[in-house]
Amino acid sequence: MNKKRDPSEIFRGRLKDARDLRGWNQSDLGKIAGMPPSSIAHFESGSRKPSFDTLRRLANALEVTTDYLLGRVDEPGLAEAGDPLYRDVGKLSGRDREIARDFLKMLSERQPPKEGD
Amino acid sequence: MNKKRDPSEIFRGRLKDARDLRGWNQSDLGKIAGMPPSSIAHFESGSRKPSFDTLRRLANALEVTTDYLLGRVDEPGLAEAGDPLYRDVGKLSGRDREIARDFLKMLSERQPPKEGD
DNA sequence: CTTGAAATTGACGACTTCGTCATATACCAT
DNA sequence: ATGGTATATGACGAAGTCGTCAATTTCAAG
Repeated sequence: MNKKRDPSEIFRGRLKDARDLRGWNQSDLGKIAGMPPSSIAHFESGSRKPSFDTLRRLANALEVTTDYLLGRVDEPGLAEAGDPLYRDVGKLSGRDREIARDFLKMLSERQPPKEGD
Repeated sequence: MNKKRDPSEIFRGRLKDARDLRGWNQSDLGKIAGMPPSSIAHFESGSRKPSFDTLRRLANALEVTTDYLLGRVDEPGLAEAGDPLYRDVGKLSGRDREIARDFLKMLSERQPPKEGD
């Protein structure tokens, strides 16, 4: 059934998933998170676990919660980052919120665009 | 007013706050989190920062998010994480993110609909 | 002042992560 | 085969955390 029980295993998987989702390679993430690409490789291969500061930088770069990376919650969702995406979500109220929710749901459930697009 | 920008400083403060809020001493928290009380002391005094596993155990014991302990959010609990709106935003890939960004910007800057709708 | 609990601080060896660097593998093009 | 890119892996010293333990300080109660 569900294979990943170990938090370390969860972490490496979710780190790679979040990175792939953004279309970044290990160098891209490394640049944004401020660490060498070899560090990313070590994390995703499971040979290392991030320290206090490194975990924070990874979560910031990927705009996910540390709780998600650590496997404490199953949803990557992050609120109140510097991203205007989250900032604008906070401004919505009432009916616009429903419109936004349906739109985002449609987007997230849609078939991911292929290379050719 | 509130001027703790260093994540290390935020962490030690929030760790102690969360512990005091529950009426626990360092030994109490240590037992529940599975570590010696001296470790708690080192954390709250700022002489050490928790590792990957230790951070998880602290958050579990105190029932707060790691994002709160790390100072990435200001709410101790899982506040906005449950909102499907934020949830779906986290699933978006690079290109869809831009689409969503523009859409939300348009929504938030639009003339707000009247109450009666 | 004295007692005792709570917290701080420092040192020790063991273990881990850190960045840097080199090498190796995998895969997809040409 | 040849190249190019992405990823994996291992070694190195420096730096940090780990649990254990001891010594010290703080502070409220008696």
